[in-house]
Amino acid sequence: MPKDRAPTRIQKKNRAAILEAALNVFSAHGFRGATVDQIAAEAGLSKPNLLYYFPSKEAIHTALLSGLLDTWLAPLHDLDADGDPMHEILSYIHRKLQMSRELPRESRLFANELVQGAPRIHEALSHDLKTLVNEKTKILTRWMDEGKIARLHPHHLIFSIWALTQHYADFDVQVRAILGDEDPFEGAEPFIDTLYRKLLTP
Amino acid sequence: MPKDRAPTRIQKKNRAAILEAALNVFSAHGFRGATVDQIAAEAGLSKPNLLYYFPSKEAIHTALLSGLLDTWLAPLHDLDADGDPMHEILSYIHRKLQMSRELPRESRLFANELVQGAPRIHEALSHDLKTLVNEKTKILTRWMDEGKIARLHPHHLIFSIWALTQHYADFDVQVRAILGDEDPFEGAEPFIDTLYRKLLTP
DNA sequence: CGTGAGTTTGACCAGATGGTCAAATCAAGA
DNA sequence: TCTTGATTTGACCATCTGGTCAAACTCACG
Repeated sequence: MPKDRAPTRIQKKNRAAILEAALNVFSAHGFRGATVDQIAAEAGLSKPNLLYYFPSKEAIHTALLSGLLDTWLAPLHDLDADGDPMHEILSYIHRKLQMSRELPRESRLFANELVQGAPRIHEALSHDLKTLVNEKTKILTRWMDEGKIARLHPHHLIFSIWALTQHYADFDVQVRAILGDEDPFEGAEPFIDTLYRKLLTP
Repeated sequence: MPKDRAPTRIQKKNRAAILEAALNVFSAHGFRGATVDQIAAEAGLSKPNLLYYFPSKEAIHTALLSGLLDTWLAPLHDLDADGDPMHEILSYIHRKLQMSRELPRESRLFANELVQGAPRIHEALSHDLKTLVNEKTKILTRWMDEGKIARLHPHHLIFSIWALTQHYADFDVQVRAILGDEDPFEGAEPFIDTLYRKLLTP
């Protein structure tokens, strides 16, 4: 294991390559389905060399998840209490859908973990995420009280946004099997936009 | 392997026990994450005994998936072209949400498979499912043409229903981590109902 | 009962997999 | 260039896992 001094050029490069490879493999096969050999091969390293940078398969997975959690929650984090309600929510939705399009591996990484009961991130869920969501539902509730948007169950409003946007990344195969050549996001964007405009208009 | 005569009492019991156990294990850990030993233990059989009834782990998985596919698609199948549009769609949604509540393991079984690229059911997706969906989107389109429901992209309308309802089964841990003691379906039912009433009203 | 088909199991195997280690190689600063 | 720490690797190990097999046991039926 490299010492914890300032990381060398090589350390930076290899750690990044490993995490990139791990994202590919874990998101495609889940934690159990991924093998260290596979990740090493994809990172262009031998297995022992990979294990020189991370102590175990689990450590890679953990590093990956915790490193991506911020990115993943950034859009919700940026929901601005002082902005225009409808605009803020539609922007949030837009960014989430954008992320499904541009970062589908990240979405599937979390989906894999969640669908199997989140054995490795239960912590983050019931603390960090819960705190963030509760903070934002307060804002939503205020907007509803002020009559700026329709009154709805704020938690379920957020769940619906997650469900609708991440569906396109997580269940990509199914969506494409049905749509054929048509670009899923081409139709999804206006559909979801229309849906929330209608839903949120008081 | 048992002969293919009429199944004996014991064969019926054990096959059923195996499929039930397999549903538990596969839905909780995915195909790769499940072990034959685990399934056998949960079914109350020894591993060789289990493999006397099914030739391989893969065979159990396949039998399970194909056996459940009909159940899973029944609600959409029952969408009646001659019924009242709004009522038909809301009924479909209601049944899908009910299934998320009552058959979450089945939902997660499919979710596990889909999120990893559906390596074992690509066939069924791009044929059976596609055919069924296209048949039903025709009905939806007709209803839109007749002005009975709002004009929307029919495929994305169906995707949205899948996403919103299955989210509660597939990402159950996350939903519960955030809601705490509150029953997710208590709030989900009226939320989703309201959402589609607003969305579909022309 | 007795018998043959149906059922169950302990012992076993081969390959996969996560991880270790000592030795070899490389890189950068004195 | 020399030295020392960083990096890389081949060989290896223990465990897990899907699957096999012959032998033992059990059940239903004549």
